Amino acid sequence: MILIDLKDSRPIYEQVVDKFKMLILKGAIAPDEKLPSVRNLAVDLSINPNTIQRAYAELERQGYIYTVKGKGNFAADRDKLIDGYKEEILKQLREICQLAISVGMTEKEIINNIKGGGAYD
Amino acid sequence: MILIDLKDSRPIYEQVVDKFKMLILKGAIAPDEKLPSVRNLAVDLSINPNTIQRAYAELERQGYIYTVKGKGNFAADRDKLIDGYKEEILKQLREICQLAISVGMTEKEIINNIKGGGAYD
Amino acid sequence: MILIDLKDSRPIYEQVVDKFKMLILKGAIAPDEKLPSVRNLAVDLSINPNTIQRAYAELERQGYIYTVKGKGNFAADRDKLIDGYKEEILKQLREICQLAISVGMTEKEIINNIKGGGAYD
Amino acid sequence: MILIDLKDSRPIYEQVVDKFKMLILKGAIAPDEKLPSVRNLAVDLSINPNTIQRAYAELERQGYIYTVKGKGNFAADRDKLIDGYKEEILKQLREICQLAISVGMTEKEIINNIKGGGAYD
DNA sequence: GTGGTCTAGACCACA
DNA sequence: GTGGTCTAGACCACA
Repeated sequence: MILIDLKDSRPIYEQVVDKFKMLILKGAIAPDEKLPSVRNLAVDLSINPNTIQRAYAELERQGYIYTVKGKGNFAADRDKLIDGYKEEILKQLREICQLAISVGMTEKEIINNIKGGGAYD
Repeated sequence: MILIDLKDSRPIYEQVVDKFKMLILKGAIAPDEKLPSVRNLAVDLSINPNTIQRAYAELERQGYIYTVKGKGNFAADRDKLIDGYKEEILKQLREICQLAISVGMTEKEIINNIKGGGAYD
Repeated sequence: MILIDLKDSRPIYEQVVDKFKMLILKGAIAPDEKLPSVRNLAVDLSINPNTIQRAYAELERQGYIYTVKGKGNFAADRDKLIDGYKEEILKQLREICQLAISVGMTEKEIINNIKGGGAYD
Repeated sequence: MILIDLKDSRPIYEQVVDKFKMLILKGAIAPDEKLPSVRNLAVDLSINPNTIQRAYAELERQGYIYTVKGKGNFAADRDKLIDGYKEEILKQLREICQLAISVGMTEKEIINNIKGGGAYD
């Protein structure tokens, strides 16, 4: 379900966070579905349980999961997450477009690149 | 010319690097124009000279400036930099569009957002 | 494992970089094998940790090692490194041969020297 | 006669030294021919006279030129220089070959590369 | 324990 | 004056 790349420069906990975000956003983990327990996942990935703990805490802080003490961690409501996520993506998109404009690219160039540039692989 | 945000989580040297990249790409620092000396900038920003030194070394490694020992640091040729930079921007643009698609946004939505979204401020 | 020559005009961090490059290329440090920690090596060589840190950062930038935060530094894949390295060696070889030709040495002289000159110690 | 590349990372005096070495070795400056005066060359290259002075001192130290006080600097005997230079080149050649061998290249590979690899452009 | 960043301050090479 | 290297020592993030 999840693979960690030790050669990735990002810290391990961050990789775990991002993987779960994607799984939840894409619906691979359904709303209210239980995530693996901290201990089990730690064993599966050969990772320190503290690291998983930290990743789950971060996911909860960002609203992607909720914790029920004594029961485990569960995926949050996908629809609400996606709304927030779309906003985030659009913000980043606008920032990059501003950069593109500032080095002299035209609106047309940018849009053509989006359309033809393998953006839908 | 440059402002450092101590509350920013990114390291100081990285902020300095990014600020100068922008100034050079936008032409605010002309090709072959001298950058502030390591010591002067360190005083101006109330930052340790070592940190500025590191930022300048990184800028040189990435080709944004060149160093003449005993003389100072100078902005590289803008046109060459921009070519490489455009490629980088387009790559990031494609990545973000893939993300957008993966959460169910349509090509039309994305393009409309670029057009109307204040991308041309 | 590593010896630093303080009389060498090259900076210490560069000597450390070159030594580790050789150890990794020759297989003396196996792929994914852990390098000494920054602090341990600093103590062993009686060198400031910052200097080791810089050497390791450079090795990572050049692809010879990868860093896992909180765990340590590990040797990269030897085979991939050697491919790039061979190219580098051949380039240097050609440069030197050009020099040799330019002061009047013949192809035969050069090759004889390679063969007999202790190149295979 | 001589061009300085400010974007070259080597110090200016070293570039001057190398340029004159080549000119003398190739015979472009004949034995006992006078080199430009420190002041003239400094003006021609828009360089600090101290830097030229240092380059000439280094050339004298290495035996490429000799100084006659009140008269100027003159190229040394080419034949003697070339002998020493050949030795130097051969030494470097052997070192590189050892490197090549140590990463698994064969004698044949090396020689083929010298022959065919554009070494005589 | 391990690496990453930063300050303070020194000394050297180069122009 | 200018950049480059290094030491000493601190504090933080990560595992």
